[in-house]
Amino acid sequence: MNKPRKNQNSVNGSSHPTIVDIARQIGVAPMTVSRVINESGYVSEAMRQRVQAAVTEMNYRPNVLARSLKRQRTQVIGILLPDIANPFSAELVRGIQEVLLARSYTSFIGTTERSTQREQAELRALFDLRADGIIVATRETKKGNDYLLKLTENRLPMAVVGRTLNHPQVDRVTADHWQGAYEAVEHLIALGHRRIGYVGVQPINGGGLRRYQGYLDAMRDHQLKIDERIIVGPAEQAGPGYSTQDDGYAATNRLLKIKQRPTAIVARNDFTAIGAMCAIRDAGLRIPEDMAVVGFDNVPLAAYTAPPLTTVDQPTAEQGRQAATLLLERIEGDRARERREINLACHLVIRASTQPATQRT
Amino acid sequence: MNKPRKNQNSVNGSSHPTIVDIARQIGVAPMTVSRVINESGYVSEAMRQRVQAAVTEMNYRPNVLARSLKRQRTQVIGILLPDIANPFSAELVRGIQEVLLARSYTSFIGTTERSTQREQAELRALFDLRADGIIVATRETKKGNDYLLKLTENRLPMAVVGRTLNHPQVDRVTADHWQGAYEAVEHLIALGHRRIGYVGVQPINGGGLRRYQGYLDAMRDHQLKIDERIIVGPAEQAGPGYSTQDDGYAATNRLLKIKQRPTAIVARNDFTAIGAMCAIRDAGLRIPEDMAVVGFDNVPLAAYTAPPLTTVDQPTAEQGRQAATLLLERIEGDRARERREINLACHLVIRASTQPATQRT
DNA sequence: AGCAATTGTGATAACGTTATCAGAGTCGCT
DNA sequence: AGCGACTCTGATAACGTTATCACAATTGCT
Repeated sequence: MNKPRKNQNSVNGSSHPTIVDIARQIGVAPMTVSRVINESGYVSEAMRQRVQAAVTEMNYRPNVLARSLKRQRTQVIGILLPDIANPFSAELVRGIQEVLLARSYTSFIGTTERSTQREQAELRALFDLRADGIIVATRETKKGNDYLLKLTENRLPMAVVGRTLNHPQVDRVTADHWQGAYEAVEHLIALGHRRIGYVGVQPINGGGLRRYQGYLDAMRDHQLKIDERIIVGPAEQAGPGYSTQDDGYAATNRLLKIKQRPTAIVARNDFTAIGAMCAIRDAGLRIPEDMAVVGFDNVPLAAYTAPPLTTVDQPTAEQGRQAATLLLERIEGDRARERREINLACHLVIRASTQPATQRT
Repeated sequence: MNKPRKNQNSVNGSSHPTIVDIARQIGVAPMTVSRVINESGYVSEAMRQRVQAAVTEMNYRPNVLARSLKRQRTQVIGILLPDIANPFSAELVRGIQEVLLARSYTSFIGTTERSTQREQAELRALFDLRADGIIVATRETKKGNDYLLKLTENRLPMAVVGRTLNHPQVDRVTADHWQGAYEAVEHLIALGHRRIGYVGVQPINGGGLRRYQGYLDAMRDHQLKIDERIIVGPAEQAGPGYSTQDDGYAATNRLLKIKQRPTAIVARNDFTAIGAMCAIRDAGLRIPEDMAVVGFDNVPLAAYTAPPLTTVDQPTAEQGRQAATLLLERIEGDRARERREINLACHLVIRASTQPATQRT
């Protein structure tokens, strides 16, 4: 009480008082302050209160840099996303953070923006930060995979969402896009459609896209002809097929020029579907009478399109929760445990873009 | 060369070799390695190459925790957003990161999810991390403002985007929503509309919303009656007026029940507008013949709605760039400099939702 | 040749925290 | 009374890095 009245900008001049400042203030060892802050070890109740008071008065906040350095873990999980703009990313993050928050982890988000270079930079940043683990939801690329595997070899715990990464210690969470697309096609078939197109993929390199496989398999299983002329994707030079309204619009315009055009289309995702619907309307056709449309993802907007969009709902937040849970399990438990894979069911949401056809074959 | 063949998981057993490991490997002092890594001070070319080789071979990456701790700055800028789901956030982040990347800063994103509690938690996290500065783009709340001011008092450099914060050291970047809305209303008036509604705000508490003020002022300046019955917002109990398709849909449904309904509406933002359009169609009315609609923000989707949406474009990425530039200027220069404010112009994008009326007064 | 300036390298301490050990005091039990 | 167990507090060292000082070797200049 002889050095009175010091505000939070105390001893060390910086605006961040340290544990040492607190300790000096009340005349104890820094270690004692540390124990109070972390509620670890023995501290008498009287001391605890004295320290607490000083902590609040001086507005002390632990320096996570120093703490993480000493503890050799950061309590940080990196999240790598293709981009930030879409509802899928947002929902996924929500699910992940729900779990992390409860277990007092923090998350850092990095985005790829379609560039493998960006992806590596972001991963490197997370690695340099000594993130305790990462959740990866980017599109697969050769380079990207190589780099991820390298990080895994460096013992960085990892989980992937909605994609693959072939490594025995990388957990994996997905939704069953194959099944969702399969059901969507069966729904169209039940409505009487026979000639069903696919918008958002190039027939050549759609192999990795499970929702596209689901479309193909459903068509085959029902003895329907797969006509590559009504499977349209982004223009060749568009790079790594990244799907937006624009792609859907352009591709569908090409599709509509074909003589025997389909009576229904399945779109790679809802935004592609929205672009497609716009193209269909611009061509003077009605939805669903002249052409039915099915999307994929059930973004919030899908209920408000004109007409409201039939689409496949995938449990996005749940994928996030599961991925986070698996990852934390690995981080805090057996880091070498064999990978787990979780595949969640999708379900079809039927709206007005696929009403039963009135005058159809 | 007597302890041969060590892979990257070297001396200290962890998968992260340190500067000391490198130094030992080639028999020099850690300081020399540090100098090579940071390209600071004098190092002979021969030494530089020797160190570089070891760094690559052992896959060394500097520990940013230790580095930041020592340097007393993290090169991290925190970004606080209301949420991650919307295109505005995405564009803003893109603009910010463009600047940060070029100046070798990293950014961490925190989201509020409409909760002041979450907001404080995220801010605290950024503060604890010793972020060098933060950019805040959340909605204003009393509690939120108080906390932000407290952080500013603790000398955390700050810039706000699309909102206010009254402090002489907080820079501010906005787009002129007032002017954008004003132009939108004048556009409708020029098309012959006299009775123009507003969707997405409650007349009572719209005071803080500049785009709403622009609507009111434009109406007044053109001697048009402001009728509070055709100004509809989210239901009272909806909490902090957060606008989505759902709100727009519900509010517009209420609006459509009014006898003398407006011939045009201005929506608080594009998503509200999309909800509104859906409600209008559901009521069996045509857009724009029976009711014209103007949105705000020009989200990518606005070009693909049915009909394509007339809306006010705001330079979002540019706001991000400007905010980041101002903030870095403050961080690296005079931290006490008087605040700067930048107000960027908006412009109207005319599409089909407001075509010149055919049979109107 | 002589001396200052430049170049190259190393030793030391510190950033803020916490794991670990050590020691003193208290309590409970025989 | 004696002894082990528990409770409380402190001293020390370390996490991985870099700022600073120190010193030797080289260079340039008169």
